[in-house]
Amino acid sequence: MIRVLLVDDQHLIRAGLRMLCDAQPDIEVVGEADNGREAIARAARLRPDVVVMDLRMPGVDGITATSRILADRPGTRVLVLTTFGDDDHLYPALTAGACGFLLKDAPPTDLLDGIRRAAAGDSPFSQEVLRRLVQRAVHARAEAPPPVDGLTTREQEVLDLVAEGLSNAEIAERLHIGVTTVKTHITSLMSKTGSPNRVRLALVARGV
Amino acid sequence: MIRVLLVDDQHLIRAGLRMLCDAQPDIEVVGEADNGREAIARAARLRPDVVVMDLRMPGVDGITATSRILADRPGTRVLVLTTFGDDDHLYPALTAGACGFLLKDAPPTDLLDGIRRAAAGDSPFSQEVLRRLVQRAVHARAEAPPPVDGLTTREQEVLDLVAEGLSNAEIAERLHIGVTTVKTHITSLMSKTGSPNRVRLALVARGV
DNA sequence: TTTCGTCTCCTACCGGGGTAGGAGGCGCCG
DNA sequence: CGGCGCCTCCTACCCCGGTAGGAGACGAAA
Repeated sequence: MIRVLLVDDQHLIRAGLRMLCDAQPDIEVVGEADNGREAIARAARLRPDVVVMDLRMPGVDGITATSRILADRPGTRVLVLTTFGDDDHLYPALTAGACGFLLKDAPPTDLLDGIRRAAAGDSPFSQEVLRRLVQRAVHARAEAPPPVDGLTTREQEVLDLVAEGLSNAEIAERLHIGVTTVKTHITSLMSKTGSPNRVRLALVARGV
Repeated sequence: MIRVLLVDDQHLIRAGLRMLCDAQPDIEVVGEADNGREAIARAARLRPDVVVMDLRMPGVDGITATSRILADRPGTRVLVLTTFGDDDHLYPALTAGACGFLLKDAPPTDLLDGIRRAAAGDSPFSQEVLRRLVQRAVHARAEAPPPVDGLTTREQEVLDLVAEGLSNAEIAERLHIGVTTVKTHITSLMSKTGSPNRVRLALVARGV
């Protein structure tokens, strides 16, 4: 039996959730809370397996409630259920330790499935949210080292150091060549990359 | 009925998968392939709903097979099933367009569930993989815009433009102020941020 | 009111960045 | 062999970037 605590400031939503859960043989709603402070207190007392947590609430919000609950009992599965899936809600919730993130416009079966998966140690996400999450992760990965081809090896070396913010003199010393040589390389780098100045050159080297 | 194409170079694994799927009333294995080239050909001919794709394969690998298949029929759901869940497998697969990523050590029910969710438009991930994905996304978020405090609003504006790679003259024009004023701000910016030159200043503005 | 911080701009100077053009040495390839 | 591309370095020049120091105007706070 999965023991669930429902946290939402709208009692209509709580009622709907409770009805939904009560109809399931394997899910039991052990308590409700309509704000963050109450949620923290009830979670401590009732020790639920899963907390279904709204974010926007009067007083203590869902994010801080989540961190408090997890600080108290780290094993608790906090599943965020909210109307707003934007980044400003999603990432703080995840940083706070929420294991999943569902949107309220999801079908009831998804929610029940989410509770079961959360209880089983999985991380349920709404498709839309998950897509953004993947996108950002891939994007973060993607713009790691974009090597800018068409350059000679020496030019690439100089470019890397420019991207580090080194001066021509520093680059020359680092590569054991003359400052004028560095200038030569940089002039050709700017022409090849179409950069009007050194900062832009550094930026294209970093794939910006 | 979900029509599935199994792609894996080990026929033992294919056999196991086929047996597993054939026991399901809603899943039908319509074909198999033991390398990327075959996978592309069979996907084009059989038009499966879901492709269960291994990555490490002789000849054409799973990544390129995935992009080819999706280039041909974008609606296809490619679900990666592999032993290796490291970043070098995960991110190329996602960039190639895989909708999900499961590890072979997952229980059979997870795989079947994954195929069903993939077919339904969802994105199934193994818990372990998903955890890393979330971590990276959150991390990417965390070090996104570090606004460098202690600066006046005007300085911040100038800094932003420096970070874009603009020259002093361009910045002056953009902010409708004199070039000397821009210089003044930049001198104070360098002193405040401890940057020895303009490029480093741009880099700290970008949180590097 | 005085004081402080910020924004604005100035002059003057200097050094580094960037351009133009040329040149020598090296290794590779036809 | 001759040619080509790359790396190296040079001179000479200009201008932008950056420093130093000062100054006037304004608004908020003491």
